[in-house]
Amino acid sequence: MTQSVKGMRDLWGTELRHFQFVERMCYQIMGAHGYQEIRTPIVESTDLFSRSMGSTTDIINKEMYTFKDRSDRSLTLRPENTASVVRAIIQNKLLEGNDPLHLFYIGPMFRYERMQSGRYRQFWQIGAESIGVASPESEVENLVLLFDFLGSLGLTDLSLSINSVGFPDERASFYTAFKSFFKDREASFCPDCHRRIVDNPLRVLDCKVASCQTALTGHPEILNFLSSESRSHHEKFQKCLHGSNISFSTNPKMVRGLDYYTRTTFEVISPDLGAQCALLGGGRYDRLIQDLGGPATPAFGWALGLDRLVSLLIKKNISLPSKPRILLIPLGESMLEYALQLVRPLWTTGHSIELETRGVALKKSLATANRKGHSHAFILGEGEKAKNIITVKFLMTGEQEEWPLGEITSRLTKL
RNA sequence: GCGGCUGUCGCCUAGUGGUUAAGGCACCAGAUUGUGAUUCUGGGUACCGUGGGUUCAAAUCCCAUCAGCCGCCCCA
Repeated sequence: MTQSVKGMRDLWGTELRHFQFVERMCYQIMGAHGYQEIRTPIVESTDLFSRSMGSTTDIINKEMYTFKDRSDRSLTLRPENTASVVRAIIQNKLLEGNDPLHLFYIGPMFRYERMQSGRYRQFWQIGAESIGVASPESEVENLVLLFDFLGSLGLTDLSLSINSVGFPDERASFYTAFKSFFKDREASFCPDCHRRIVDNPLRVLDCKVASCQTALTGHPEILNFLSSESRSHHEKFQKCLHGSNISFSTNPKMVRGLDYYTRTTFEVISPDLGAQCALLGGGRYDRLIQDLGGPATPAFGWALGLDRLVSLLIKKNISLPSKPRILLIPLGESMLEYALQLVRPLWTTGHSIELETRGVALKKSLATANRKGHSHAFILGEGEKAKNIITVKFLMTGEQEEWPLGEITSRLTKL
C-alpha cells in the first residue's frame, strides 16, 4: 500500500478539531488587533531563502526541499514564511500607502529533517509580522497580540525568553572578542563548538555539553557590545513588557536559528514538549526587507509551531468549547420524509444536526449517537408528529423532554 | 547529516524456531416489536510493515527496504 510521505501526516478527528480551534482563535484575535491575513505560495525560488536566512544556517544547508522544475528553475518548498511575506510586500508594493503593515499568516512549512515526535517534514505555522515601525513599543504590541492569542487557548503559564543580538556591525565586534575568548580555552570545547565558532559563533553559547558550559564561564556577553542606541532600545523593550504585564526572563545565551534577526529576539519553549520543546520564536529584522531589494524598513514578528501547540493543548488536557451535537432520529421510513422537511429550516441556524437516514431500530441509532459523541438525540415518531412536538433525549444524563416544534430553535440556542 | 530502538486485528498487548497466531478494549449480531452509555450470550475481523535469505519448519534468526520512536545536530 502506498503510504503518506515520510514526516507528512493526515489530520483528522480530535487532533484536527484542536487545529481548527486554534485557527478560529487565531482569526478572532488577529482580527481584534487589526492584523490582516496574507497567503503566499508554498513554492518559491530557492534564492529567496538562501538570501534571507543566512548561508550557514542548518535550514539552508541540510533541511530544504529543493528541486528543479521542468524549466530547470531551482524551486524550494518554503521552510518558513517570513521571507515569502517580505517578498510579497516588495513585489506588490504593499507598503505604499499602507505603512505600517500588520500581517499574519497560517499555513504549512517544509523542512527535510530526521523524524522525531513534534518534528514533521510538513508542519504548520502561525505567524504575525509588524512591518514599518522600529520602536520597542511596537515589539511589545506584537507580543501582547501573541500572549492574548495564547491566553485565548488556555495557555497562560508559558515563559518568554528575550535577548538582543544587535546589528551586524555590533555583532562583528562581539565575534572578535568572543573568538579570542574561545581561542584561549579551545581545548575545553567539544568538536561541534569548534565548527560553530567558525560558522555561527553565537551557537557556541547554547551548546548542551557540560564542559563547554563550564568553559564559557565569564564569556563576553553580546549586550556589552551593543551601541548605546541598541542598549536603550533593549532597556525600553523590557520596561514596556513589564508595563504590559508580560513576564519574561533575559537570556544572553539565547540564539535564534535565522541570521536575519537584529536587536530583539525571543522564544518560548515548553518543558512539556520533550526534546523538541521550541514552541515559537521571533524577533526584529530591520535589514531583511532592504536585503531582499525593498525599501529600508524595520520589521518585527514571530512564528509559532501549530503542531507542537496542539500537542501541548492535548497534553495539558485543555478542553475545547463544545457545542451541542444532535442526531435526529426518525422512526420508520414515513417519518424520515417528515424529518427531512422539519430539519431544513433548522439547518440554517448553525446548529450541528445530523440526520439518521438508515431507518434502523431506535436502539441502534441511539447506540450510534452515543458512540459518535452526540450530546442530544431528537426522536421523531408517529406520537410526536401527532402532537406537533419532538422528543429530546439528553445523552449525558438520559433525561428526556418534549419540545413543541415552534420552540426548537429558541430552545436549541439555550443548550 | 550522526548514534540507538521499535514495527503482531481499529487500539493496547501475549507469543523468542514446531499444530489452525492468544487475550483485553473497541467493533458486529442477539436477549419479543419506540430508548444508548451499565449487564448477559455469541462472533476473531491479522497474508505478524514490505521484500529477499537461512531452515524439514520463521511472527520468532539474518539481510535489505519502508515507516515510527529516542538522543544528537538543529528547529516550529
